[in-house]
Amino acid sequence: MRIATWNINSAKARQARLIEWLDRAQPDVVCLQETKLDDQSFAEAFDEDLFRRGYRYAHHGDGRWNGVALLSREGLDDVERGLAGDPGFPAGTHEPRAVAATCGGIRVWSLYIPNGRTPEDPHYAYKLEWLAALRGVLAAAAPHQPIMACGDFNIAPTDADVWDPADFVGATHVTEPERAALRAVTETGLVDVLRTRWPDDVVYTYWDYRALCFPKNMGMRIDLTLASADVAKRVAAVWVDRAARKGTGTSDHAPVVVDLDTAPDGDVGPMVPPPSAKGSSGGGAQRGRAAATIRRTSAPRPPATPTPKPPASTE
DNA sequence: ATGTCAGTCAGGGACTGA
Repeated sequence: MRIATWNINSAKARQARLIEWLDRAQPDVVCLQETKLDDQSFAEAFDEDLFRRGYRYAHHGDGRWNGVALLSREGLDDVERGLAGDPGFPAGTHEPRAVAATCGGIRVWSLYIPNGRTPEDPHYAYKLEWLAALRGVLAAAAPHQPIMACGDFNIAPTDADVWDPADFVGATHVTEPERAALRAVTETGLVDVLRTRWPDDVVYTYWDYRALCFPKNMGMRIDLTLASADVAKRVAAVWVDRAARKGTGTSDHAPVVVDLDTAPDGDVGPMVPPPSAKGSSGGGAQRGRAAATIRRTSAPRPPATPTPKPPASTE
């Protein structure tokens, strides 16, 4: 199963690109953020294109800002809109920043964490409270089912996730309270599967529109794919689809894509190496391939036939 | 250079948010 997350910065402005991307990338489940549409407008724009491609969807939006969606061709059950315990901004209101559903046996969340604006802004406190509420929701869900919590977290987990840490001193997205709030979320038992898979690679998911940030690769990794341990074990590949950020008329974010092997019947041990890693002792050659994969201009395709078992390692 | 976008309301350009 292929699951992706993408902040598309307006589903309406990105309509043609989104459909083209679905046809190219062939995701089974998609978490979208910043659709900037109400539910009715999303339906009018996307019903036909999505249903024809076999996707069902759940959209949660109220118009001008925010808006999240889940698309799935692997089932879409027990849809839940909004975040329990959402602190509200202002208090008492509820922005559409979360939608969840069960897809292919996994409880999937599409999340758009508040931006925070600046550490002094009331929006920053709202961001931290929102993350605390998210932690509560995921902690309550975690013991019961496989989980993937994906979306635009508006937090770079470490300094390795920003192009120049010095440039971000005093700015939101990198402060210790935000990172601590994110750790509290992952400590419910979730794994940042991209960083686990590529611990030493430079990987970004967002580049500001301004100042040639994308061509210069001045980016941040703020779009995360968090998986419970049982799902993390099934991860066969993870990459950022940088091709979707190229050219004009793009979002300022690129999709993050995760391929999962078929759900195992029992204990599967460590992550399965990619099929072409045979003969490798695991580390160097695989990592070299990995860097190339992340930087390539088109997404790697899934094998047309079921993944062959790699030969038994001699080491 | 806060250097670019997208949405809205407006009314052909301002603002807000990111």
